Amino acid sequence: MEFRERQAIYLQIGDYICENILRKKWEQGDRIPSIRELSVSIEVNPNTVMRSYGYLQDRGIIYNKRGIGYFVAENAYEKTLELKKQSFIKRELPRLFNTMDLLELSFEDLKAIYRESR
Amino acid sequence: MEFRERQAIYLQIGDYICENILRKKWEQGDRIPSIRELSVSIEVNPNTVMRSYGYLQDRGIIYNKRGIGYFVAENAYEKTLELKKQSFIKRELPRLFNTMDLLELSFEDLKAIYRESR
Amino acid sequence: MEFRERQAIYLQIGDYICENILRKKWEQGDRIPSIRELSVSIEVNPNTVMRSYGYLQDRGIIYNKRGIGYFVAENAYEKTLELKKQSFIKRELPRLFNTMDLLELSFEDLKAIYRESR
Amino acid sequence: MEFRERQAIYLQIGDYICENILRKKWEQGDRIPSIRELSVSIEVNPNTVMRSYGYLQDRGIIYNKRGIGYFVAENAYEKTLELKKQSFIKRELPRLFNTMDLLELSFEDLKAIYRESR
DNA sequence: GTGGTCTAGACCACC
DNA sequence: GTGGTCTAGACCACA
Repeated sequence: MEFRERQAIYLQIGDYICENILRKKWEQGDRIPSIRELSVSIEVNPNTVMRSYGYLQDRGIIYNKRGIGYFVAENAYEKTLELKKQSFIKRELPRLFNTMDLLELSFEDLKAIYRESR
Repeated sequence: MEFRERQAIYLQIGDYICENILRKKWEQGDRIPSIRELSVSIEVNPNTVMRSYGYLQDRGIIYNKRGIGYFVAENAYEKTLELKKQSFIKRELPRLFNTMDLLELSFEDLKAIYRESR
Repeated sequence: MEFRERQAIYLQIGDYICENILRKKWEQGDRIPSIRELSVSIEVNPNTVMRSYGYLQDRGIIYNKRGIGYFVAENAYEKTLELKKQSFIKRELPRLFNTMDLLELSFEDLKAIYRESR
Repeated sequence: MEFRERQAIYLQIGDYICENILRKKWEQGDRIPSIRELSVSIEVNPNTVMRSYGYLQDRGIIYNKRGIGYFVAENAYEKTLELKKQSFIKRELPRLFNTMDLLELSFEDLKAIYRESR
C-alpha cells in the first residue's frame, strides 16, 4: 500500500478492511490482523491503525475481544455493502454524472475505457 | 456558490472557472473577473481567490496582463478538457470500477440511477 | 540566507532547496526541514515557507507524507537539473547572447571576468 | 512585442529604446517616436510609455523638446553602453557563473548552445 | 484600478 | 508534532 493519496490514511486502511470483507476474504467471526501486525506490515504508525479499527468498530463492522484481537462482526458483509452503497450513490454518483456531462463522456465511453483497462 | 463541501475553497473556485470555460461561457482571450471583484461577489478572501488564479495560471489555463487582469489563455478549452479528462480517467475511473465491482453494480444500474436522478 | 534581492522570498527559498539537492546535500528520500523549523531558522513567516514547498511539490521535486513532513522525491536531482537547465537555456541564454551582442562582449571576455571574480 | 514577461513593461520598453541606440538604428540627435505613436503601435497605455521615457531622460539617454518630441541625447551610445555594461557585470554575471556551476555547464557548452541557436 | 507578496494569527485534520 | 486552509490586513509596484 502507498499512502500519498489525499484521503486520510486511517480511512484508506478502513477501505482496505472493508474490501477484504466485501471480497469475502474475511468472513463473519474471522480474526483480522492485530493492530501491531498490520501497522508493521504496512509501515504505518499503530495509532493510525487503531483509529481505523475504532472507526470500523463504531460502525459495527468489527468488534474487539479484549486481549485477543479484532473480529469481523455479525452481518458485516451486509452492513459494509449497505454503508458503501449509500455513500456511493449519494456522494459519488452525482459528481460522476456532472463530470461526465462536462467532459461529454457517455456510459458507452466509460464501458470502452473499462474494457481497455482489463 | 456554496462552500459546504470538504474540498478546499480555492480548488472549488478553480473548478468553477474551468466549468465556465468548458461551458464556453468564457472563451479564449476573455477577461475573467478581477481577484477583488470575484472575492467580493462570492464573499471569499482575496488571498483565496488569488490562490485559485495562481493554480490555474500554473496550468496554462489563464494568464495575466500586468495591472489589467486575468484572461483565458490560448486553447484553454482544450487544455482544460484534457486536464480534467486525464485526472478523471487516471484518478477517478479506477476507483469507480473497483467500487462497482465490490458493490456488484453494472453500467446498466448506473444508467438507471442516472435516469431517476433527472 | 539574506533577502535583499528583489526576487520573491518564496522563490529564493525554492532555489535554496534546489541548490541543496543539486549539491547532493539532500538526496532522494531525505526529509527536509519541516515548515515550522525552516520558518524559525530563517525568520520568515510559515506561510511563505509553505508556499515554497507547495511550489516545489507541484513540480515533483519534493513530496509530503501526511503528518510527518516533506521529503526529496524520486529522481529529484534529475528533475531539478532538467527544470533549471530548461529554464536557463530557454529564458536566460537568449537574453545573455543578445546582451553580449549589444555590448560587444565575447565568450573570452566572460571567461576573463570569471577568472578575476574568483 | 509581447508583454507577458515578469519584468515591468516600462522597463521592457526602455530596453527596446536602448537596443535601437546600441544597434545604431537611432543616433545622437535623432527624434524617436512620440509617446502617442509608440503607445498605439505597441498597444500599451500612454502612461506606461511616458514612464519609460521619463526613466531614460533621468539617465541622460534621451531629452525632450517641449511640443516637438523626444530626441537621442549627446553621447547616448556611450552612456547606454556604460549603463548596460555596469549592470550586466555587477548584476547578471555573478548569477550566471553561479548557475553554470550548479548546472555543470562550461563556457564551451554555452558556445555550443550559441552556435546551435543561430 | 490591477495583481503580488508577506505577515500574523486562527482553526482544522492528521500522525 | 506535522501540514493545509482561510481570514485580515498591510504594503508595494505597476497600468
